Parts: sequence; C-alpha cells; structure tokens
Amino acid sequence: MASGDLTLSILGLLGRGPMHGYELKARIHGLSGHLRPVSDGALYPAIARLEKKGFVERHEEEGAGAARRQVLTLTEAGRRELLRRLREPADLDISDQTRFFGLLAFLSQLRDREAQARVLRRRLAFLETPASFFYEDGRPLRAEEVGDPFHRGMLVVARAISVAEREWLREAVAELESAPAGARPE
Amino acid sequence: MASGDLTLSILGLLGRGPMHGYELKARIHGLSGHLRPVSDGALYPAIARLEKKGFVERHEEEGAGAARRQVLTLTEAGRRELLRRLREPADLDISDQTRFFGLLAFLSQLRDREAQARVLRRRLAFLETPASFFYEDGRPLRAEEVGDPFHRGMLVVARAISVAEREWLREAVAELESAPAGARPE
DNA sequence: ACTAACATGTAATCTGTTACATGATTGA
DNA sequence: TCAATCATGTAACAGATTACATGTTAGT
Repeated sequence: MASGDLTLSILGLLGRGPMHGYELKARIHGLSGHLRPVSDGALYPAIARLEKKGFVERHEEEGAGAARRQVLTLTEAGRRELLRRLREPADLDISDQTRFFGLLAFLSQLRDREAQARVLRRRLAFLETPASFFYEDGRPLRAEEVGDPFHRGMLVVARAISVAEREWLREAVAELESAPAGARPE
Repeated sequence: MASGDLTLSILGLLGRGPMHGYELKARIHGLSGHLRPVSDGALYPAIARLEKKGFVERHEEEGAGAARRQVLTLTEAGRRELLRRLREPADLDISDQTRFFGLLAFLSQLRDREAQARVLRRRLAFLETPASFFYEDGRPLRAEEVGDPFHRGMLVVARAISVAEREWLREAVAELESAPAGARPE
C-alpha cells in the first residue's frame, strides 16, 4: 500500500461506523483482496497520528469480553477531513491505479453526486491524455514499434486496462449526471 | 513509485549501458508514462547507496561540455544483483501491478528464456488464485452482490485487467517455451 | 543580461517495514 | 495445557517527499 493510503482507509472505514484497531486491520486487508498484510507498526502509529490531529477519538471498551479493546470513532473534524480528501483528491490519487481504487472504495460516502461525478471525470480525463508506457525521444511508442516482447506486453495490458476503465467511467458518470436515483449509501 | 522500485529501475537502466544521474532521472520518468516525477532527493541517495554496496561505479566525465557530470556504470556485482532480482522477484513484485510492470521493463536482460517464463508463470499463478477486491465475512463478493456502484466499478475493472493480462501472459509463456527464436536483447 | 535546461546534492520530515514485546481469551 | 486468535503497542531502520542550496551551459 502506497504512502498516505492507510490514512484514507482508516478515515473511510471509520466513516461507516466506529470500530477498534484490530477490526480496522482486517477490513483494510479485505479491501485490497488480501494482497498486503497491514503491519501493526504502520496501523497503530497511523491511528495515533489521526488521534493527535483530532480526527479520531478513542474509548476503552467496557463490558464486552475481550481485553483492552479501544473503540475508535470519527470526530466531526475527522469526517470533514474524509470528505475533503474524497472531494479534492491529490493528483497522485487520480493518476495511480491503486490509489484511485483506494478512493473509489469510499467515494459513496461523499453524498453529493455532482462531486462524485467530478472525481470520476478527473480520472477519465487523465486516462484520455495520450500517455503511454514508453517514451523515447520525447514521444510515446506505439505497440508495433516496440521490439522487446515484455515491453509489448506492458503496452497491450495497459491499453486493455485503459479501455475497460474508461468504459466503466463513462457509464458511471452518465448515470450520476442523469437520475437522482441509484446512488446508495452503503 | 513504490519503495524498492527505484533501485531496480536504476540497476535495470544501467544494465543497458552507462549513463549519468540526470539521464537516469529522465528515463525513469519516461518508463512510468510521465506519471511520477522522480525527485532528486530520492534519486541521488539511491545512487549513493548502490555505490556504497559496490553495485555502481562513478566517474567524473572529462572533456564533454557539461559540468560535473558523473557517469555511472554497473559493476559485475551490480549486474549479478540485477539478474538476481529479475530471476527471483519478491512476492510483492509479483502481486503488485506497478511493481510487476517495473520488472517486465527489464526482464529481457535476463537472457535465460526458461527463467523468464518462470517469472511470467508466477504472475499468472497469482492472477489465477481467486482473489477479489471485496472480502466480506471471509469470502469474496461477486459483482451482483455489490450494492455500492463504485465498488461494482472496481470489480468490473479489476476483472477486465485480470482477463487481459492473463491472456497476454499465456501467449508470452507459450512463445517462450516453444521456439528458441524471438527473445531479443534490447 | 536573462531564462531554461542541465546537473548534483543535503536536510527535515513523514510513512512504511520488520522485528520485538506483551498479555487476554477461546477452543481442542 | 497448549496453540491460535484477538488485541495493542514500541524501536530500529529504510526509503520517499518537499524544500533548500549551488553552479554551468546554451539560446534568445
């Protein structure tokens, strides 16, 4: 998980409801298709940082069986921060596949459909700029010009990704722009 | 660019021939489709680390016009390190799209076709394990079960990526296994 | 003379990894 | 009782970002 992602994941998951650190860890793990074990050494310091900034509150859980469970709750400031990050993502969140997916996972929490569409349009615009994987002498190579078979594979796959994602984005934007139906909270 | 990628990129580019830092920077930038400006604060320390490990040698360029240019050359140990990284990639290099592409960019330098095929087969095996984007209650959700439209988009796109990449990988593996033709150095 | 591109570096700060450390609860 | 899972943390270290700092060369 690239830098900064963890913070958004924590805010986004807590945006759905309070939970404790260990559950957060399991959910983040599930979010990524079990690819990346979230290390404790990243998670707990990240929570502590968010607490220090006043985005998260922590309460020792009483009653329930387990020991030392600390229930984490998003504060009002925390929710504002989450919405801000969803509404105005950094360029890197738009251009990087993994990070963009990290955004998508929580975008429904941004209730404003026009704001959601704006985010998708930014991604679409990025995918539509003619950027390719190999620049040589200043301009992108076309697949036929690529001798290296592995480079050719990169181009072929990158193309397919771009086509599939653009198709979905166009449908989703149209859907958001048309009806006041369909956008569900989770 | 995720951690560790920079080092592989430097080794891989220098594996093609000596160049100085500034050119390295431009080439790395081009490799990624101009997405991520490589910061000086990452590049020069990375070069220094590689030099300290004996993988790279540095020679002040004489004669040529520009000032202070330092030509970087891969040492024998450096080339062994590059080949080792290409031949035995870490799990993360296989499971992460971006990192796997970072490998592919230099895989042709690993001359052994069987070793190349082994790397592609590892990626193929990874893509064929039934991992999805959303695990809930321990098992992956299918697209129809996903209510959130953005989550559905993630699934649809992830599926398309997987299909396209697997198709290319199968072709490429077959090609590598069959003929002793075609695998070109760059 | 000025600006853009070439060229190389350092420092403060942030975030992540791995390894270490601790302890409770649950089920076999 | 023993292992697995739940649960939370710290410390050493690695690598990245941004901002700062410096100087050359080539073109207008």
